[in-house]
Amino acid sequence: MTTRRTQAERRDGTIRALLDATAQCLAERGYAATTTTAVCAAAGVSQGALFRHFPTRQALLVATAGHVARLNVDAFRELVDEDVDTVDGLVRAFGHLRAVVLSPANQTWRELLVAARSDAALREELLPARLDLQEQMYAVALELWGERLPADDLAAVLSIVVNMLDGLAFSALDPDPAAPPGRTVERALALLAQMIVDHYPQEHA
Amino acid sequence: MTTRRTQAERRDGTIRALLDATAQCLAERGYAATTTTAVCAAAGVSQGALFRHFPTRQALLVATAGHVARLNVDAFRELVDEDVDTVDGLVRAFGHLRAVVLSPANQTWRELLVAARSDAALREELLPARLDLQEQMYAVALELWGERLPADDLAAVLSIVVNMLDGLAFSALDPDPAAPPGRTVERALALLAQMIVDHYPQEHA
DNA sequence: ATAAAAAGTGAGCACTCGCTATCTATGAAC
DNA sequence: GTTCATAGATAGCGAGTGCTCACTTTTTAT
Repeated sequence: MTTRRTQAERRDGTIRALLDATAQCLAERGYAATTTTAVCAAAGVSQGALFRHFPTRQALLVATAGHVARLNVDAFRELVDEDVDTVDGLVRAFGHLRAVVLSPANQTWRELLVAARSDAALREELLPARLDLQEQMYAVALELWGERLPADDLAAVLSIVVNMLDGLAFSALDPDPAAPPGRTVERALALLAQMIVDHYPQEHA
Repeated sequence: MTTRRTQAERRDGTIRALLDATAQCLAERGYAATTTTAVCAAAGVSQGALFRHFPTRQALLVATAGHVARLNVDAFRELVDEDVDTVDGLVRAFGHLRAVVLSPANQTWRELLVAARSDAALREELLPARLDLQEQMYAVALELWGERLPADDLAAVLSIVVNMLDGLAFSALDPDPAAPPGRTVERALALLAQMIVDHYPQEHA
């Protein structure tokens, strides 16, 4: 059968299984339908096991938030090596960014943010992870555009692009995250790229 | 006491009270906490009264969606008479737009959209209202920018601005909708206005 | 080998939800 | 005024929730 595992390994294994299952449930079924029963079923674990490691459902959700936030930061890092001097390069970068924003991990993250909007306790416990994520994303943006835009404009551009993609994720008519961009969205991203490149400060060598 | 009312008036009165109460509950407490009990309490009406007019909770929510969609369109219409030729005018227009997007009615609308993401039945019933709203917003945008931008760019700009503001509404750290914009957001909107005006096709008289 | 500790199980509790069945109040028709 | 259909109020049901607890299984220490 299965190999013999140390207690710590067993423990970490089920915890990870629970976190992954929670993230999956959040992305697929939404916050309200992410019941402890559903999570345990998805993780292949009993209810008792869940409540041994997480004192409450909310604790499980907060831990999951930290988990997926880390995944999201990692995904963002992969974007850095894209050429952003040309319009085409910027459009490609936006495409990747869009894929990241629509990924299941980010979908999970958004579900938690929405839930936090009407749950003060959850909101408070989620705050550190949110600030952390924001900071890390700015760092990535600095690597991407740092030499092209003044620091002030950098934060502004980041805000525009990320918030727009987030907004799209919410209001997309098609619930499938892997759906193609759609004509209007494609045009919007292209236009944004064009305008940003046009706005680059002129460098006279 | 209250004046004597006809049956139809009584009926319409409680229906309107229920719709308003539902919208308020959605905006303040979120989708899951918008229970029939809570709605009835807020409307000052009994459960029996609710289920006389709406066969199911979902029917009540769908009806509320139509209700607030109408309110939102009306709010958007008020924007039209703003000067969008100058950067300052555009920034003011964005400010108004932001106020509309963060209004309780729009918050209600967003809450329903999010819920629809993980509820196929609700999603389907909400679709007509969504398409309607989208269409009406494009019409308003046509009045605002119709003479300034080609039709293709118009839809793109609309998508950028609205989706960005929607994204902001979700990810704002402060749950208070009436909170001031915040430094980065203000810069982002200003930058966007600047870039759009720069992008206007040159008119040589 | 055996005792102790840690991890995992699943039936069950207290509670809330959407919804229904039953009853009362009220305006309309005559 | 009496009758009757409709609007609204009250009480309750069954399903499903987060969480607990007495218990079994697996790992570690002696």
